[in-house]
Amino acid sequence: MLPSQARLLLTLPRTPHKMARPPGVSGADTMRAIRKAAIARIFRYGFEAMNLRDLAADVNLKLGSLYNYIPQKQEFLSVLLESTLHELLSDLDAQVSPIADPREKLFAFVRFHTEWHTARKEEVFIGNMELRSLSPQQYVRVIALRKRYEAYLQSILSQGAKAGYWTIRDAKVTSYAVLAMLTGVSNWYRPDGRLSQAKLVKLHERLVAGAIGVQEPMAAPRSAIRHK
Amino acid sequence: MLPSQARLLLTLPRTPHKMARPPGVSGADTMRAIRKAAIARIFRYGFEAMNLRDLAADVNLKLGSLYNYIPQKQEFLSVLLESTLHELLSDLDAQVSPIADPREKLFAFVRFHTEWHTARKEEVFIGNMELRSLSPQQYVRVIALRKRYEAYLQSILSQGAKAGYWTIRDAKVTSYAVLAMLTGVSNWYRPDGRLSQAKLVKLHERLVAGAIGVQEPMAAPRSAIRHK
Amino acid sequence: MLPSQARLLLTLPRTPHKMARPPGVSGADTMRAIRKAAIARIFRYGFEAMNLRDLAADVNLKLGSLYNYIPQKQEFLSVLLESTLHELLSDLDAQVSPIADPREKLFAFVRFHTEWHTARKEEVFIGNMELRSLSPQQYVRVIALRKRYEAYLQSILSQGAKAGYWTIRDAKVTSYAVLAMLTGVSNWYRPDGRLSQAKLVKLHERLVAGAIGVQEPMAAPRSAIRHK
Amino acid sequence: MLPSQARLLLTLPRTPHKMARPPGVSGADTMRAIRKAAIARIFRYGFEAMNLRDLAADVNLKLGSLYNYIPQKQEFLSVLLESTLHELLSDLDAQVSPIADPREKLFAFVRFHTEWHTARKEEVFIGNMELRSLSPQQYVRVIALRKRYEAYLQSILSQGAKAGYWTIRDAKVTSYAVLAMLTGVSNWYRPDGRLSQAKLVKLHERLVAGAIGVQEPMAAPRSAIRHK
DNA sequence: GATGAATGAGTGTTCATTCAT
DNA sequence: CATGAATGAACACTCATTCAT
Repeated sequence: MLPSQARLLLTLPRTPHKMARPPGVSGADTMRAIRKAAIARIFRYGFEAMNLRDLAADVNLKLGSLYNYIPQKQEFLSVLLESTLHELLSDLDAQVSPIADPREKLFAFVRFHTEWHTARKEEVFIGNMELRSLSPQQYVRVIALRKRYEAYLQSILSQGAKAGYWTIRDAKVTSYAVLAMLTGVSNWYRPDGRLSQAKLVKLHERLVAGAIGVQEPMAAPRSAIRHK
Repeated sequence: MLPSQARLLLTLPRTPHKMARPPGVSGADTMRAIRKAAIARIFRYGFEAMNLRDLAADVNLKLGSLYNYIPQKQEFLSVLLESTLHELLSDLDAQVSPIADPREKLFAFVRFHTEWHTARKEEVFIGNMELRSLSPQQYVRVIALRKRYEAYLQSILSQGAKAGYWTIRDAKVTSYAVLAMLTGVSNWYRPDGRLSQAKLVKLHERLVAGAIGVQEPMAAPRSAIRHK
Repeated sequence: MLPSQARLLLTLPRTPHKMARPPGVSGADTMRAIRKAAIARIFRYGFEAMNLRDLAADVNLKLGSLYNYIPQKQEFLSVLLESTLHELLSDLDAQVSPIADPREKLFAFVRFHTEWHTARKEEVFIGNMELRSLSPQQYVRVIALRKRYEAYLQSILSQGAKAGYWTIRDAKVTSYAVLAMLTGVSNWYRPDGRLSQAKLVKLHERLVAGAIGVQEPMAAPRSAIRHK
Repeated sequence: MLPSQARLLLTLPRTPHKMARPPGVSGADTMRAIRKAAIARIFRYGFEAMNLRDLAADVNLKLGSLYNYIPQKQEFLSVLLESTLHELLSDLDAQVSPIADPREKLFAFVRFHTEWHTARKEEVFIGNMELRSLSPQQYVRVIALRKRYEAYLQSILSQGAKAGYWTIRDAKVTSYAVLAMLTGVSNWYRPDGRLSQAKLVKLHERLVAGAIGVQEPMAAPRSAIRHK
């Protein structure tokens, strides 16, 4: 790649540099823009391949100015992943926890997961891919959050099994399999694709139900949720 | 000729350096070692984070010597992925194609995939993670090979559906879901873990069978295959 | 999200390093210094032999800082040559174009060329030597500029011939011969040498006049010009 | 540039390497081929840009084998230049020395120089360009030879001047100018070009004669010589 | 002689990070 | 807050050279 900043001033502009402040944007807006741009870049090229000069350019800043918003590239990634996970967990809690019936709860989980993983496709993709770019301490923090999420499904599965709604040979393997299956949609889902979110949810409910042998189908009208 | 130029040459001739020579090694062995070391490194740190000096050190070479085996880091990745996929496809053909019965074939595929993705865990993991490190041309080549693999499963699924062994709502989504589920094992499988390959295969056969609603179970004695 | 991966991150986050900051310098000054240092180095050692680390040191920079001024070593050369040629052409236009009489014009050209090629000896030397270090596209751009310069002399020669001031057998060969002869001085001229610029000009005027057989000598008071 | 040796043996050929000796070529032939190929490469890309792997490939050798013929790249250049200059000087001696009359001698020199510099265009071009790639010791050796050649012309010029055939203001400058003019043809001459060697010689005789004001023309039938 | 394999020393280029202005 | 200018550390890649086979 060519150096993105490449300037050649053999003809020497002698501009005295007074700096401009943004016209009507607040710092918080800029921060949001940076976050968004970063997610897009990391999603497409990976964290290591995202260089800060380009990221700054995305939000009409020069490289140096980025550091008014982020402390370290490395730390920035961690914050990104952790905040995403916190949001995921709190959304999960809000939408699935109220439900008591194991079968209802399982399907609510499927719906929730599928919707989140299509609506926030880029962030979850990053969350899966960029773990190895974390420092050891960051890694353990992030993994802990992920475990909480996985544990949530595992608890649903065990409760339903205990209640006799389905049978499970191996809770761990089953939960991993279900999660892998559901998460897979973020690899190929396109918002403008052939299938609606609702359709996707339906299809995956059926697949999950089949996989673990849910006793009888249930129908409950649920509205697709737009996340963010 | 032109009049001689009086200015004196300030550049000294490069001092020749001491060189070493190969004791008694074969290039092919070294190549194999490089490949193996590269897979391990890419698996652990990612392709971008694998630096060639370390890779060379892994096989007791100095950096420059690597280039007797690798044309470009970038090209090396592509060759790695493509050769893995070619091997995967030819193994698939050898082991699954002979089987005619759709149900048998489906289960053979599950077994094949699971075994390959545990035995060659690192390579398949790389194959899924490092797509974005490919150049556009390399990407299309690799994706084409992957599609052939996916198409194989899709064809099994449709044939079985046509033959009435199971029902499928959406062939594409179903195949993706099944592949994602099965591929997921490469994310957490440990050779020294709690579960044997055979056990894993059994569990996933059941999950897949359930997911697509295979009419009746079948039992066929199959031996787990050690790949490479 | 996918099940968490147990493997531990071995990559440590890059330790941030101590950095320095500019005291009170202007970028334009630095650019000029780089240009000057580069010309000196290329003149003495050749473009390929000029390494950027040393160039940076010449202007009290570290290697990386050079890239705030130069996009690519290769591109830098091209810009250097082209800007020199543009300057040459515009100076030529300013100093020779106003003159109408072919003989006067020819001598003005000789004077101009000789003075420029002694005053800017290094740059023109580079301009002749480093053509082969240019990329094909750069090469055609530079050659086009050189052709304009050559064409200028050719037009003087033909006009004078048409007006009967001298006779020319072959316009192309004659112009090349004259240019080669005049340009030759940049190969051996030393500012502190035995001969003054003025003397040199006189000598070459006579040689050129003789070579093409100018009908009668002319005397016009001309002041030697210091270029840059 | 891509590494020219780039091999990728992921599929591992296990060829035991018996080496081939050339079918019917002698070592001397190979040496000549190397010299020729080197001249062509240096002429086109410059000495520094000529890499030995490519040079070896030009003569169907592998890199290592080159060292059976050349001791050092650096030394090779020096030998190339010196042997060319020795040949030039001995040819000069053979063809021009026998002539006594200053005017005849001058024209013989012009003819000789022009023919040599068109027939051996590449070598003389290299001889002018690559001086700076020589080590200091090599440089002084080569310059000494060049000086002998320059001195030869200077002596012709002074003798003719003393004998009253022409007048010279400054022997040094005049000789440089004449040499530069004549040598210039090697910059643009193409063997398949518009002008024959003979025509070129004629044109340059006239230019030189004019430049130094030779009293009267002379005509002597001379055959163009094919060098090498 | 020819070849394969290895090496040391560059060499251009990228990039996160810092800080005076 | 924004910018320009600087830096250190790394990194992929090249190349002349050596030497056992």
